[in-house]
Amino acid sequence: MDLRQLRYFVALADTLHFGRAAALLHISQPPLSRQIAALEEELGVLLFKRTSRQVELTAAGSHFHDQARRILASVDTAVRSTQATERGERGALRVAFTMAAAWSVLPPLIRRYGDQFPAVDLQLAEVLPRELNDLLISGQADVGIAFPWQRPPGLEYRGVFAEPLCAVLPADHALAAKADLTVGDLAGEPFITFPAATAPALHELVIGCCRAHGFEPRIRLETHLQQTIVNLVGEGLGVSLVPQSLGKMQLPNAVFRPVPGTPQVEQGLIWAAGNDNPCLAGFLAAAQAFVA
Amino acid sequence: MDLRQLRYFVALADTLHFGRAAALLHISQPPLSRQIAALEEELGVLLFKRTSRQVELTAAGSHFHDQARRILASVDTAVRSTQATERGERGALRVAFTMAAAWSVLPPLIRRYGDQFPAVDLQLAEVLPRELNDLLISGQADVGIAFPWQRPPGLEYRGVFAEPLCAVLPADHALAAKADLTVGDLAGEPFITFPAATAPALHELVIGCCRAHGFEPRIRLETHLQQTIVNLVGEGLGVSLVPQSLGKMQLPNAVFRPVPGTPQVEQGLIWAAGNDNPCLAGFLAAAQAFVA
DNA sequence: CCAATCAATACCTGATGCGTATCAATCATG
DNA sequence: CATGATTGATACGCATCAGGTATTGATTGG
Repeated sequence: MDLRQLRYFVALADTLHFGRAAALLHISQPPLSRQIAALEEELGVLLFKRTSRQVELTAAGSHFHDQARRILASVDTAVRSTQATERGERGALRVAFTMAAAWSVLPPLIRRYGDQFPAVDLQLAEVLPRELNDLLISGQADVGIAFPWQRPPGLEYRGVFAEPLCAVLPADHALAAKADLTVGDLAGEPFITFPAATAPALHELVIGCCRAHGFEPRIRLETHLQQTIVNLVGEGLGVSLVPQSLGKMQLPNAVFRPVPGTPQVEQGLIWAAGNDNPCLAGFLAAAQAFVA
Repeated sequence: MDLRQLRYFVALADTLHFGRAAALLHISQPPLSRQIAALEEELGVLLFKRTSRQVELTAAGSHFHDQARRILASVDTAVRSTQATERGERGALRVAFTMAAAWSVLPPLIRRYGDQFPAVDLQLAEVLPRELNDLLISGQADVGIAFPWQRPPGLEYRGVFAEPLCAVLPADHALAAKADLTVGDLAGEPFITFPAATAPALHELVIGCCRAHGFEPRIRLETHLQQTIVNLVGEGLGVSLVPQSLGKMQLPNAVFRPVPGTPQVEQGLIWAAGNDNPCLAGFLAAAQAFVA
């Protein structure tokens, strides 16, 4: 059997007239007669009751009419949805994000992408920064959102967001009340930071900022997540320089103070160069538009 | 697009190997390569990522794989169900029956047909005898079950059931207690019958039975339905000769008495000669088997 | 560096679908 | 009742296209 025969059959069943059906199909009448006869032959079923003056569907033909229309419609749907899949308009995109991204760039980015590609099944997963590489390389995630980091070969990175560092201080700290806070004011204060391996670029940024203002930060303790740093500052264990967006946390015992002259900290997208998920291209494009 | 291309595509997507897929399809490898390329060309979508050493599905190809399998399966289903429709194994059969049939031949006949053709949608409708002809000729019903009758051209009849007439008497009637009741005993009794036009053959049978036993029945009143006759007998308005199966009615004030020498009354199937509902043929066959 | 594997390409042949012309059957109309 | 019109089926020729064989090009593994 052939899809052409199904199309011919449906046209004839719709019009019940060989000549008019052939005209609709842009063919002449004889080939239509032959194809219908071949179809009936192959099925072993008489689909039309014909006299030389009129054509009508048999019971089996009527049933086949419904089936054929359904099949042709699903072929059409299959073609369209496959093309949509290739354009990245359908399918699934697995986004792995770090907690820092969840507080800053993730929400607007996801919102924009979701508006543009509403039919894509977005699977968001929060991951630890150290897990990200493996997830992307093994194909368990399509794209990650994180600080710049030491990237292995095969992974691509593109920055999509930057914000300044700001100081976070215990609410009852003397500097918390000071107007015109500077980086230099933090010299000698006990710092809470994170291991360089966790986010090398950010780590370099924080340390470098202190050095640029003439002091080496006295590191009292290290923890991995920025949020944990803020929390420990609130507990009075020290001070820190963190991305500005962490200020949304609103902890009662920690205050955020903008500091002039702090560098911008960047976050960006990370993805496997060989990943051919079409949704990834759409996501990268949406992110590009977001930057602009 | 072509169903062949879908079959080729599914074979290749299943095996991910041009040579093996071609072998499964009983063709050589080059035509398979060309058909797949043509399919991709027509869709405008790359379905496979090929190197000269390995083949794998793209995201769009994987989606199309599901769709194509579903389409091929529905084509197969459509063919089978259409063939089943032509064999009368599916579809709908509208059976119109008279009340007399409901008490006798209808239940076992329907049971047998339903066992044999479980997928047919049986639509049973009780009708008045005088409506039957129009329903069958107009195509609102496929087959009727009734007494033999004056049939117009275009309708066919075939007997499927016969039973003797028996006498029905008021419970307190003198004859109700008599052993060895004969037809002759009913001479002179007021008869309750029905118009000859309602069921000519049955009417002829009842009147003829009386005449054969030497008397002309004294008809006190006429009504259309056999059940109504029995009911009026129970009310003491007269006696009658009715098909034996009416005895199932179990009215408290009417008794049924078998009478030796009464003729057999027949019921049968009626259908339009031009009705090409395949289920009708199955029903006629089942009825034929029921008779034997 | 060579042999093996695998998909793509070139070229040919046979099958098949389409178009034109025609036939057979039925219906409408004078 | 006869004739023309309508409609589906058939005959035949031609173009297209699918499949087969032979070959190429690319990659991999020993």
